[in-house]
Amino acid sequence: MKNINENNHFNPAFVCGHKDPAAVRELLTKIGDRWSIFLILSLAKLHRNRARFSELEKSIPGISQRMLTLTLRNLERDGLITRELFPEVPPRVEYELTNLGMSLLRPMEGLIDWVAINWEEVNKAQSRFDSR
Amino acid sequence: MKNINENNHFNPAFVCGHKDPAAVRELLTKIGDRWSIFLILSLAKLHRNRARFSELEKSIPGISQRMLTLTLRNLERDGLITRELFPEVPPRVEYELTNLGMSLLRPMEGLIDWVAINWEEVNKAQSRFDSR
DNA sequence: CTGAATCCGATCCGATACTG
DNA sequence: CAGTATCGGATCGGATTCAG
Repeated sequence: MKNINENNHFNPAFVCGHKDPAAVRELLTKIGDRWSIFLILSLAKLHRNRARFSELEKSIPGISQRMLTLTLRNLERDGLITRELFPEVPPRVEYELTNLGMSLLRPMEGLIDWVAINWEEVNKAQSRFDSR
Repeated sequence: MKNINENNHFNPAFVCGHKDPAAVRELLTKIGDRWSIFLILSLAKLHRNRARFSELEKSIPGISQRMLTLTLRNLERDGLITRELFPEVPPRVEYELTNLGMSLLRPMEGLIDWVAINWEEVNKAQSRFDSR
């Protein structure tokens, strides 16, 4: 049932064969929020898919402490990252991508490629639309 | 430069090699909103990737007239769909996926597959997290 | 039939202050 | 260092009404 490599991804009937677009939208709403994508990609590119709170804060310009905390909490709740507290002084907390979180990198890669290829056309479409 | 089929999607260095996560997040914000995904998938599964306003309204339970209009407008602005007005009485308007919009089906398929495989694990992670 | 305009509650998120 | 608590502006989206 793995339809990969069958070259029928452009066949609407193939896409519509899937149920539960609501779950897809829910996922997109999750990782489509203001900061989740940056957190996941930042964790992916840091050492061992692992980083502490302050590292993430520095690697994501513009994120507020509040949103960093909240976004990390949500990703942890979804099982995409883990949180490990080291009871030292000052405290140290390390976040790490789970296997589930890492498995999301592959489909995200598909979107990243699409953006790399098509983003300019999207922008041109916007310009055409706006100049009317 | 097409890194498909190289099996390195799980290598963080591969993912981080891409620039502009902001554009990716912007895309996710677009199609991650409340209704865009339903519209794209609905158009994809209807005849010839084409449907009129009222058809879409019926095929997407719960959407308000306002949000249907606004979402269609945004997708049109991004060049993902076209709008064609037939000046009859009563007026008829048909929307259709563009080639650009259809090209988005392929990466979306990746996310749909991911959800199909992993959504249950996400839900279980949420349950574990919430029961604490 | 396909919108546009307005109102309004809900949610998001940045700023700020405070804590173990 | 890594949070929590609170406030307020901005945005989202549903309901309703009106229009070509």
